[in-house]
Amino acid sequence: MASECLAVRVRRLGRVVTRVYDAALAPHGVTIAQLNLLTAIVAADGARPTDLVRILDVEKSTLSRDLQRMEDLGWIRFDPRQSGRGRSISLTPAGTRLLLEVRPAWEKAQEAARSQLGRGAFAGLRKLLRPIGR
Amino acid sequence: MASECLAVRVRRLGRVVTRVYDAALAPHGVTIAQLNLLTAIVAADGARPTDLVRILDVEKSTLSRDLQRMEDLGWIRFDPRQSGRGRSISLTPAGTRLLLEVRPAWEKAQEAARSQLGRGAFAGLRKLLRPIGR
DNA sequence: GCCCGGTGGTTGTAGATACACCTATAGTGA
DNA sequence: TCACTATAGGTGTATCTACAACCACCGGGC
Repeated sequence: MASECLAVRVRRLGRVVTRVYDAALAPHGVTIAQLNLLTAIVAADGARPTDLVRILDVEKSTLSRDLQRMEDLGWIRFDPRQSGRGRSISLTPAGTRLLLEVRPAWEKAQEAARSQLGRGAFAGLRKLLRPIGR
Repeated sequence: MASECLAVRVRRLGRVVTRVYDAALAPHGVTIAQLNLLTAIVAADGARPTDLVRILDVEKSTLSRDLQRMEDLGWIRFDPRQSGRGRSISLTPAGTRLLLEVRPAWEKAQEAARSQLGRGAFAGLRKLLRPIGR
């Protein structure tokens, strides 16, 4: 069972990859999960939490607490919307600064992952995973 | 950044896949992480926690608490070793029973994952991930 | 016999994740 | 206008995960 199970492999890969990125980002006091969230907020300009739930395929309760933490850290801000429900999320100046500042560390992590997994596997994974996730 | 980052894709895939398996296994009161651990214990007969750390690429503190929970649930047991340090882990009768009992649910999850990701991606992932993880 | 270093394992703390359930409210239809 | 519903979001609780720091103890060297 262990050798056939997709979840076993995916989850193990997740642990390994997460460790690589978190280690590289640690000096900046940010995790790869948080960095992911920050970039998603920038990419989906003016998005509400509910939009991020869809985009990132994450549970709303998870997102709620992750955003809470990042607001406490001063990286993001909630803005009321002109029309419609909910609140838009945007980066504070500190959040924007952080994003620029960690870029080299992220590149180092990307390179570390590439060399640890092997270039072929890295490229294959990226290609395979592009359209995945519902 | 978001579109190039391997970690973003791997982690997202992990969330999706974990949800599929956990949903299928939930009626049996077991998670895919626990099932993974149980099968690893069976596969690596007489293994100690420290061996599982290596095999599963998981932090020893994580493993310590996961094993604790499973002992509390009555699925595993710690046995003293004849020689050398540490304790061997083995399944209790209840643990063995559980493993047999959840097999159909696991197969259903495997099939659900296959259909949700697409057959090509599923097979590609399994092949790519076989040797990965150090 | 005794110290001491490495190994096996736990605890403190914290983040990421999810499910079930709850609250508030924007829209909607009568 | 007003009641109702569906949506946005938060809380309670639990698991999985990791890092740092700690404890216990076996073996070796002296």
